[in-house]
Amino acid sequence: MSQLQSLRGMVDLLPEQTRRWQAVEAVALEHFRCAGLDEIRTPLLEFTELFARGIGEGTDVVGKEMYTFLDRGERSCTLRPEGTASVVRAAMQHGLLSQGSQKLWYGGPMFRYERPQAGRQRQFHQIGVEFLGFCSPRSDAEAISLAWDLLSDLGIKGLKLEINSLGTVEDRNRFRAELVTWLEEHVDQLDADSQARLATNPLRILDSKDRDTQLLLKEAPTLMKALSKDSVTRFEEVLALLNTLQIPYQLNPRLVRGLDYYGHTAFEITSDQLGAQATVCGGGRYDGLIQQLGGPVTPAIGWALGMERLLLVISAAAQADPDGPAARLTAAKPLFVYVINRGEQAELQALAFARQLRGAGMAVELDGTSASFGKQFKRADRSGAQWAAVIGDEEAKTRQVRLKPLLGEGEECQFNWQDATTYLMEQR
RNA sequence: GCGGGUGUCGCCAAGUGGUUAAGGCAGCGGCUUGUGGUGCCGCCAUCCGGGGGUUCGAAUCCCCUCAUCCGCCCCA
Repeated sequence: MSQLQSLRGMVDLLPEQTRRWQAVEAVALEHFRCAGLDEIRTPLLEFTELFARGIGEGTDVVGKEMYTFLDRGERSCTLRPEGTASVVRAAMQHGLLSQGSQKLWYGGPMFRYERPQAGRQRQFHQIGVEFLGFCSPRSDAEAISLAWDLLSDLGIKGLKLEINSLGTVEDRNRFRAELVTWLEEHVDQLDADSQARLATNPLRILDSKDRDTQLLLKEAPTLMKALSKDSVTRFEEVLALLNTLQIPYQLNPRLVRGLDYYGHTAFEITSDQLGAQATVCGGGRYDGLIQQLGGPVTPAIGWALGMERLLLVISAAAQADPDGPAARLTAAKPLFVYVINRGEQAELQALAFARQLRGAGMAVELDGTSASFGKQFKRADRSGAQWAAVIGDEEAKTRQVRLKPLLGEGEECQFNWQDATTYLMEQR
């Protein structure tokens, strides 16, 4: 079609969808409020260098997925592909880190230049949290439980929390050397992708989906065995806390995650309702990132949750359980009064009357046509409103209004405006 | 970047070489010129994603292209 349309992977959210989004966002906001988080909003556009240095040059995100361009001043700019780097940059730039530790949340669009598929778009939306300046295993468990409880509260079932420890930088360097040595002895048995990755990002080979490679990797050295004693102890403390909180998890030694800044705890929450892109929420600890970006040594942990995927899961949950909490989030827009009006004076009055009802907090639709009463009633009925308020020439003469319940059998009654407003407020 | 599927009205959808491209939903108008939810009637694609070709003749066959969906890679 030659009609103007949105760019590939850029998706419009129509009213039916935005209602759900608002409901989900409201639940998330409430969880963040109760957990004492503050919101931070950062620009969508940053210097490319921020992501290159923060996320890692060797990652897929930086290597092939960024929306990067030169601005009019020849500076390389990039539409943010994720939130953490920007949040850390903003915290550093404004001295937040020297005001003590920070618990922040953010939300908004992210951009990754990829082929769209189920659960993946080029512009997508995340909400995420970042705990800056927290090092204890307790903060890991707190962050994870925040995500877990939020998802549970939304009525989503069948979620799986997978968790792993990537240890310290030293642990990983030691392990990487060990792994590369071992893999080089078996290069010929690796799939093509993994062979290429041997030079660029060997840890990611552990995550390969190739069946033969996976079989081979069963014999490979494991990260867990390469972890230092302290790292293991720390990880065990996190797991013990999850046990205490009764949050079920599954150890996944292959979970490496694609962003360089993660260390120690790394986790993902997945759903079986999503097809190939099953991760709803992913995160982990990034104790080295802030220093790497030129800030003070600051331990931190965070996660990000994909809104589009979350909404997909919620829709599935709503279908499975039409009376459950997920279904309530998808409810239709609640309209209370539909104002039917016809005639010159009546139409003027109707606008003022609708305004009065709206001022009292009611959701009011005003029929904007001068169609027959029959037509307007038909529309009122379809609007889903509970009440019809009728103002025609007869009512206009005495500044009155007739109220008729649209559901059930109730009688139609005539009131002056003030009594009508009071009456409707009592009916809510 | 690489596989595979799909593209007929706002939405769903029949039609698979032959004069006017079914039907349903939604929308609009009417029966009912001050009262809805049911019913009935009417209107609503000179056109089948776009371009080229084959043919007396194509939405239906071929080629190219675009879009979209699903998958790979990777991630939210």
